[in-house]
Amino acid sequence: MTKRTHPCGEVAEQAIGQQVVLKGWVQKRRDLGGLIFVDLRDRTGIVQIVINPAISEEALVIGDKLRNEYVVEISGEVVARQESQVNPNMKTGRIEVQATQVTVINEAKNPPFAIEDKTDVNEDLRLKYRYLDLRRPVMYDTLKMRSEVTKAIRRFLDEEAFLEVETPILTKSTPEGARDYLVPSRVHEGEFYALPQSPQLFKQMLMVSGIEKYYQIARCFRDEDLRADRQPEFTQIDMEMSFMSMDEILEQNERMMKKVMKDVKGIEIETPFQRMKYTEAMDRFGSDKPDVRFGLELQDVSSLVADSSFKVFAGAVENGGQVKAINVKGAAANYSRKDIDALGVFAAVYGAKGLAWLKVDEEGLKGPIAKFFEGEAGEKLAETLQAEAGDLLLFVADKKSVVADSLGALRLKLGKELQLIDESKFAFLWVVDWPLFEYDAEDGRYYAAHHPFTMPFVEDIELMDSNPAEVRAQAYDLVLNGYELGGGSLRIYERNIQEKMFSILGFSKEEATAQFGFLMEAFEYGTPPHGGIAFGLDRIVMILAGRTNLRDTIAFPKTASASDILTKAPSPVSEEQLKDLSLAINLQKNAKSVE
RNA sequence: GGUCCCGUGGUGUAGCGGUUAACAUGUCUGCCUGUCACGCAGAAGAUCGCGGGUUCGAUUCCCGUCGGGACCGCCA
Repeated sequence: MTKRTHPCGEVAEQAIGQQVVLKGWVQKRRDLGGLIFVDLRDRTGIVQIVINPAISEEALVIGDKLRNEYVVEISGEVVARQESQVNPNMKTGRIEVQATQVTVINEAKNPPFAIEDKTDVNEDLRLKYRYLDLRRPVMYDTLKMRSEVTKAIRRFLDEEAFLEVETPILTKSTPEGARDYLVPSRVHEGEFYALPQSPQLFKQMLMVSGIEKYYQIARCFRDEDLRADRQPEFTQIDMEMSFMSMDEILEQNERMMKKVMKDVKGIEIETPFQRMKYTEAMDRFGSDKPDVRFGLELQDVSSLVADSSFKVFAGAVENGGQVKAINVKGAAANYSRKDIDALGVFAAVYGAKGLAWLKVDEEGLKGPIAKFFEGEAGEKLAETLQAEAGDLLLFVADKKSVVADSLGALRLKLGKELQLIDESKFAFLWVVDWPLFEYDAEDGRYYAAHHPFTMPFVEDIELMDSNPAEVRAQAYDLVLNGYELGGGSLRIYERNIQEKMFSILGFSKEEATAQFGFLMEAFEYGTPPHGGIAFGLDRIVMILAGRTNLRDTIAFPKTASASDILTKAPSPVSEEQLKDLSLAINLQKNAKSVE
C-alpha cells in the first residue's frame, strides 16, 4: 500500500497538477459506460474521482467492479474542472482526481441503509448497525463536537490548576438517590459493588486530601428508566474545589462555559449569567429548569378568584391550592374548542383535573366559564393578566405542584407550537436558593432535594430541627434553554452538621455510621470548606449540536429499555459464571435462557 | 409500574375483511465518455414482527407477546 497524501475533503485547488494518493470509501459510483465517476469519502469529506480509459484502461476495469462502501485506494492527478463542470455544492467541487490507478482494499456488502446525512431510517436499525450509522458525516460531526467540548474544558481546567483524578468504578452501594447498578463480588460471596451514580464521596475525600482543585470526566451509572435526555450510563464533567465561595465557583464555571461556547461554537456569550431563585423559577415558569427564551409566564390569580362563584377555582384556593394562568397572546383564533380540549388532555398527564379557559374579544371574556367572571371580577382578571382582544387565557386550579407541573409543561408546548422560541439563542441561567429537603408524604419522611452532603444556608441551620422544609441549601443548577446542564453545591465539612443531616433523613446513628462513617471520620481530620459541581457532558453536546435526543451524542448508546441492540447486552450468563459468583437466578418474568 | 404511538420487499412509505399487496428509493443485468439525485431499458426481491382469537376468509378487526420510540411515575 502506498502512503495517503491527502484527506479527501482537503484536496484543494492548490493541489492542481499534483500526483495524489487517496484512500476512503466509495460514496457513489456513476457509470457512464466508457467513463466512471466515483465520489470518494473519508472523514474529512468527499472528492470526485474520474476514471477515464484514455488515462488508464486498467482503472476502468476495476472501476466497473466498485460498489458503495468499498474501501479503495486511488492514485491520480488533481485536475481543475471546466467551468461548466464545477459543482458549487461540494467543498472540492472545483477539482477532481483523474485516476491512474484504482485498488480495491476491501469489498463491502451493500449496506442496510444509505450512508448519508439525510436519512429517515428507523433508529433501531441505525443502532443495530451503529458502525455504519457513525459513518454518516452528521454523526461524525457530533462526536467531533463532543471531543472538542471535552478538550476545551480540559484546557480551561488545566490553566486553572485543576488536577484530573480518577475514582473507582467498582464502589460501594449507598442508600438514597437513584437505583444502583450492582456488580457481584466473586471473592466476597454474596456481596456487591455498585457502579458510581457520581464520584461524590470520593471527590469530597480528595478535598480532605488537600487536592484543592479536582476534576474528572467521569462515567456515571443510574439504574432508572430512560428518557430522550437520560441514559443509564452518562458522562459528567465533575469538579470539586476547596476554599472557594459559591460566588467564586459560579464565576469560574461561567468562564468555563464561555470558553466552551467560544472554542466549540465560536459564540461569545454574556457573563455573568442570570441568577434566579428556585421559588421564582417555580412561580414564574412552573419549572426548576426554566427555558427563559420566551414569555408565556405563569401568573397567580388565586387571590382574585378565591371568592369566585366558580367552585373549581374557589375550592382549589380554599384547600390550600392555587389558581394560575398563562395568557397566550393573540392565540384565541388559532385554538378551537377541540384544540383546547387536546391541551386539557396534555395537562391531565401532569395531574391537572381540568384546563379552564377564556377567550378575550372586544366585548370582554368569552367561553364556558365567562359567566362566573362578569363585571368587575372579569375586568380585574383581565387587567391582571394584561388580557387584550384576541388573547387566550388558560387556567389550572389545583395543589401547587400540579399547577406548576401542568402549566409549566403547557407553557413549553405552546412556546414550541407557536414558535415563540428563538432557537439560535443560548440562554444560560443559574437557579439558586434551593430547598435543602423535600417532604415525601407517601413515605412520611424528608429526602435531600440535592443530596445529603449539601450545605444549608448558615442562617437556616437552626431551622433544621424545627422546620426542615424551610431550610435553604447552598446549591445551584446551571440551566440552558430549559435543560439542566448540571448542578452542585457547597458541601457540609463538619461531622456534627453531617450527622444532623442524616438524622433528619431518618438515619439512625448506627445506619449513618455503617453507610457513611468513613466520610464523617474523614471530616474529623482537618477538612477544608469545599464545594463543586457536575455537568452532563452528553446534554451539553446535545444542545450545542442542536439534537433532541441524547443517543445522537453517544457513540454506542442504549435504547429506551436500556439494552444495546448492537452487542445484544444485557444477556444471560452461564451457570458456571453464576456459580463463581454464588448467584442463583430467580426469574419473575420474561424468562430468557442461555443456549 | 402506567399511558400513548409505531412494526408491510434491503430502506422509507401506501393500502384494504376477499388485491396479481402499490409507490419511491436501493440492488442486480444490459446500454451509455462529463456525471454529481446521471440517464434509458429490463429483472429479482414480501412468512405484511411473532402467537392466539373472531370470521367462509385476517396484512387489515380483537387479545396477548416481542422489538422500537415519546411521556408520567422514577432519576439524592
